[in-house]
Amino acid sequence: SGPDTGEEGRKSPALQQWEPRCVTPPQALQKWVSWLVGTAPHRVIVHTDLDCFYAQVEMLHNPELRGKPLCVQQKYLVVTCNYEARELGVKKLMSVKEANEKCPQLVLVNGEDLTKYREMSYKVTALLEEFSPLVERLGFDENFVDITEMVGKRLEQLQRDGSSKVAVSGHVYNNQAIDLDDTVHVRLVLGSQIAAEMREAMHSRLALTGCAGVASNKLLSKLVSGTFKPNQQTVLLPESCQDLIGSLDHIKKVPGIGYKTTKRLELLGVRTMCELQTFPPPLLEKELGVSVAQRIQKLSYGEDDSPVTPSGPPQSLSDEDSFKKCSSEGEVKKKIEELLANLLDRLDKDGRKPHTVRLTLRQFFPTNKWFTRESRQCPIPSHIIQKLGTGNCDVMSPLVDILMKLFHKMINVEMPFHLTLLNVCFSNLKAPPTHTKGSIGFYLTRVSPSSSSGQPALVTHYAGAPGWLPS
DNA sequence: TGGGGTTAT
DNA sequence: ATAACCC
Repeated sequence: SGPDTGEEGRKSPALQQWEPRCVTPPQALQKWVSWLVGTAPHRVIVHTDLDCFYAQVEMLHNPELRGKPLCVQQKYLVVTCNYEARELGVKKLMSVKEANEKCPQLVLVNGEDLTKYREMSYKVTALLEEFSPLVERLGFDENFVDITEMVGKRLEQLQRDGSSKVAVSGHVYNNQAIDLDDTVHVRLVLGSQIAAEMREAMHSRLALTGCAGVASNKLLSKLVSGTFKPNQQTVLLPESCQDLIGSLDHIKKVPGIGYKTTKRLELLGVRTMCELQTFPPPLLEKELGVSVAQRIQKLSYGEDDSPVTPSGPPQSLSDEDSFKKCSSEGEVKKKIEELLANLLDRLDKDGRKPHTVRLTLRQFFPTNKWFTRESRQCPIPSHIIQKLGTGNCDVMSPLVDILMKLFHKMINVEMPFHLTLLNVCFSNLKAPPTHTKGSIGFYLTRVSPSSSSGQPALVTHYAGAPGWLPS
């Protein structure tokens, strides 16, 4: 930790010996030493998490709902509810039946169509991308932002101003005292200010509230963001890392340790963080494989060197529906047509072209309590790809034909079958060609927007058009 | 238990 | 193509 602190007297004796003769300015020296020692520069990561996201979007859409206990429902499940509903005992992923028994005055809205949530979700990500391009989405309501660079700039400015006054924004985990002589502390405090600016921007520009966590890696930032809810933020200083990790009462609470791994670890007698930390690595590797074993054991110490990977536009677009029963080819075709129509609409708005289609289904087996899915996929013929998005030609029926072929690869319709879910997914999305000779795009090339007029020439901006299309 | 997503094998 | 993970 020597190079990060910028303090003298904490480096190895070997470094101290040649250091006095070194004429390199301190700033560059720090970087050099940090490179020599092989330590990565201290990262500052923000995790943001919107408060009961679907419920918030619904209340925005219909302000009458504000102040009332509200649940967002998908099929027979409450997938999200606002805090008014939670006070009445409603929990996430509770059955609608149970929720209604708890409080009959509950307002239910159907949230099976994700369009509104998806659109708002990308607005949030886009807003965060204004702070740093390094934004990674996690689901529709969470983002990681690597603000190391921004913090670095503010730190330099702080040092130029000679100002030693910095105030933390929001909570400090464990109420730990801040040491402003410790540059790691100062970086995280600056991170807390940026996190507050992010939340303020979300509130003023999108009318959304949420939590944020600031720490030195993704795992820690995510764990700490939930300590004060709703609509609050928390920063974790390194000295409290073990307390945060120790506060988890079960390994399943660690993001990255899922259902399967938890079950296998339980069979090994591992349930707590401490047990995972001290479990013999060779045995862990034998049970879970080297990759998973090493990763989760590092996680148990709060170590996570995974980068914030910019999500960019989605890798796939899918639409699905679940139901009690679907048992005839005719029904299947009907469902597929519905899913496809929605997807083609989304594809048009996206602007990119999929080169792969996939059909996924779930079969009902009385024995099969564990819902397993099967899928078949295939390339989309290029003549169909070209017709996509032009709007005029009928692209539905050839795609339905393809999907029905995929269906027949999984289901023998001569035999009885019982489906409970269908999913259609477009993937392998590629930007449409813009520079093919003979196309309008070849002649309508955007002029570089660098002219001092600030007026980009020939930019056609469609309202709602995504930013990931080439011009 | 929904309706989405991602990456690794 | 599936299995694991995330929300």
